[in-house]
Amino acid sequence: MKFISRENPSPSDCFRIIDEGLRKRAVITLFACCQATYEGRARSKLGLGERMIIIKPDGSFLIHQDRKLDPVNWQPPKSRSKVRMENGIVILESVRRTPPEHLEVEIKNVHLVSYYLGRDSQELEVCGHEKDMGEMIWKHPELIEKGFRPTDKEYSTSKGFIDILGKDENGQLMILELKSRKAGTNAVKQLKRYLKDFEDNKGQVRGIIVAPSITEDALELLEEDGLEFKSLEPPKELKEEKKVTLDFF
Amino acid sequence: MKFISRENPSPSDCFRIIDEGLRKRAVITLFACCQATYEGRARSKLGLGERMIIIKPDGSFLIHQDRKLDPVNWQPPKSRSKVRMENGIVILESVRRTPPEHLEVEIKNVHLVSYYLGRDSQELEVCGHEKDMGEMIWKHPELIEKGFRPTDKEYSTSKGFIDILGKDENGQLMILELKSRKAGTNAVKQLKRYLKDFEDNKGQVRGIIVAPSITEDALELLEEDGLEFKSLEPPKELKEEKKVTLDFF
DNA sequence: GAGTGCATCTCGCTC
DNA sequence: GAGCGAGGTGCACTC
Repeated sequence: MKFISRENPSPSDCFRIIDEGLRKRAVITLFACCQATYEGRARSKLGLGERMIIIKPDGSFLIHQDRKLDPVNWQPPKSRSKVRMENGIVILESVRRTPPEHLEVEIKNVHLVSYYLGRDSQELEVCGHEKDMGEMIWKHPELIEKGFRPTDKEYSTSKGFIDILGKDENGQLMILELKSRKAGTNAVKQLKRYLKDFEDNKGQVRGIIVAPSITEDALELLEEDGLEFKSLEPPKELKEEKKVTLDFF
Repeated sequence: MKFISRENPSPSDCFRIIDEGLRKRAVITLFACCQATYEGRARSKLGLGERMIIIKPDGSFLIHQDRKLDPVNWQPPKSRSKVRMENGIVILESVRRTPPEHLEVEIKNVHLVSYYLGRDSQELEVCGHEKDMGEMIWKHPELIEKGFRPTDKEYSTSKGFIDILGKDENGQLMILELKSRKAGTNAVKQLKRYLKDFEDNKGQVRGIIVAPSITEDALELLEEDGLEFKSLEPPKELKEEKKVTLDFF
């Protein structure tokens, strides 16, 4: 049996199913009217409302409202979930040790309780990160400009790590700050801080923001100091082009 | 009827229920074996596996695996969700306009499909943020030190906003950088940047990190420049102490 | 276990 | 709608 579901269960049935789901390390979900209190890194209270509760076998605990991507309350993986009955009411509890965090959910009414034993070993294959950009530039320096020769990745300075360090065709030092999406003023400020570390070579170092685009404010800030912007999209090619077609079925 | 659920539905039943749920603006959930492709800000592929799919009435779309807090694939609120049948297979699609993003989910097998019409108007009450800290210090400046008088909140400089500006009992300028949790080197770097704007008063300005704690690295960086750290917990008192007790039921 | 930095960050706010 | 910064950020990675 891959899953169990029960409509409008009694509190004791609900308790039993959740308890069973926890023991079997299933993904448990409830549609329920509930309220929640959280205490830990912050403190919060959530009044009564209709929500969806999810408990995963890794200890993740999520309460989702009917809007937003983020759960309204949650506990991270490795939290310990418990269920108990108190005065005929089902209470869910999730505890984390470090940092100490505690979430308690009182369930007024359950519409649907279910658990699901589906396991999923697949990992997401994703591309288009800053890291992918760095690798692409390292392999194809000419994407920055003809004659560019990168010398260091993650070059350490007192102000942090420079994404890519290199030299142009005239041997002039180049500092590249990569962003996988539109660069803002922060990226420029970061670049300027790195340049501070090379002040002795004043005027001899080129600072370049490499990103798909840049905000107007950031461009202004950049040109103020004679720095440069190079438009470059992060690579969006998955390493293994897994066939995802209808043939599969 | 607050919800519908169907175990092991046929593809066409599944399609019908999802379609109905979308029209009724319900929260739709599926336990299903599926695969997904995403393209937009990045690109990703997720092979076949057992997962939980959630579509909210605000357009949020989530695919959850049996682990982690974050969905493995998702679309943000205001995305447009569609369902269709193709060669007897149910396909879910979610599209966002700006930025252009597209998520497509092919559903191989559905164990449970359901939708839920529960509405939830409750907002989360939460405290313990940096903002709460700022308000607390503004009201009780003596928490920083005897004689401290704050003069500005969110004071604008060329490097950003200073959380709190004020003077000590000797009339010396004080720049406070607040963090609601352990301060790291970034907080110190930020503080140092603000201080740059006051360099003409060199030695006459005190820079202080205010946080519950600080990393060792950050403390070192701080003391290097004769700056200070003040340990202060963010306030954790909810504005209205809403009664959340079992009496409610 | 703590510290650091990226993210399809999300989300709320301001302009 | 774009830009900016905080977050119970989460998460992977390093040390």
